[in-house]
Amino acid sequence: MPGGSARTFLLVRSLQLEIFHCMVEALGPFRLTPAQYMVLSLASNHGQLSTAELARRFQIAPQSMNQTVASLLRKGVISRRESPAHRRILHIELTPQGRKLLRQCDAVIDRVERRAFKSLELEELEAFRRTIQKALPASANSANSTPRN
Amino acid sequence: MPGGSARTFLLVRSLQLEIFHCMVEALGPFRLTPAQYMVLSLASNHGQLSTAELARRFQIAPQSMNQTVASLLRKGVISRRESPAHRRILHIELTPQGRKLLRQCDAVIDRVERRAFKSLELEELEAFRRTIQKALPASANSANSTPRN
DNA sequence: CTGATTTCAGATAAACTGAAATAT
DNA sequence: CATATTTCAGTTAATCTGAAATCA
Repeated sequence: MPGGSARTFLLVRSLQLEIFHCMVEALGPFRLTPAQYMVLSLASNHGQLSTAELARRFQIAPQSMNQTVASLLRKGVISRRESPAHRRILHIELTPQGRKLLRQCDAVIDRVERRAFKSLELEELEAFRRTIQKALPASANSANSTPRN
Repeated sequence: MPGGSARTFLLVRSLQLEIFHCMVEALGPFRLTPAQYMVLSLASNHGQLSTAELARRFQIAPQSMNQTVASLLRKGVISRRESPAHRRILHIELTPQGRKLLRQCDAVIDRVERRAFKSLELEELEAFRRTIQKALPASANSANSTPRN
């Protein structure tokens, strides 16, 4: 097997692992894991999301997402309020403290991303992003789409 | 924020998660996890690898790799022999049973990979692979390189 | 009754750290 | 002594499943 023959899934995994290592390091001072940061970020971009809705967008079980949400509640960076439509649904919103934390984390994650892709031309990065979006089934794309309600 | 603005690390993570879900499903009947399959595959492609060497290639702690290796030993798909050069180093090799299992798993993983990237043109897939290899630092690439000894 | 949301409890795989024994 | 490999023990974050309570 010559040089460029590594399986594509191994390449994708290596890249994702590399980025996550950098995220862990960058988020460490803020006591956030990458998963917690991603949930905080999504909850900030779309108001009115419940734990169950977040779980669907990240394609994990609602019980799994519940743990991440619970950790963010314990940190005091999010709060929940009953939906006016259904008392059983608890909408998540960032506390002022959460918004401040997210602003700081966004800044360090911006740097991580720029560093991870610094060897790519702008057009090459855009093509890379288009390719992934083309390969992803619609369901796996939902963390990026607009809310339904 | 318009449509195509999802952060790149989120796209990479979604794709990797999607592929891993498919791998878990495809490998389930063989009682292998994706991590176990990847180690088995690398150990097969390069003879004479130790646990510590595998850990370096996958960029994880030797203790972590030790757990995966132990699980493969328990399954009877790999065996270890003292290095002639150093009694402390245990080289890993596949048992006949391990080689048979790997052949079957390679076949199903081939199908997973083809399905995951079926929406891409051949040239687009090649460009995608080149881009990742360009973005990866040399250290994160080692699971794919040739052995040093 | 059904279905969706949340919660509680327990299990697992995969990573980590720290510490120790072994070998060169 | 220093370094590398392996091993043991404990921990953590992140997933899972199963079961139960709540509500429209």
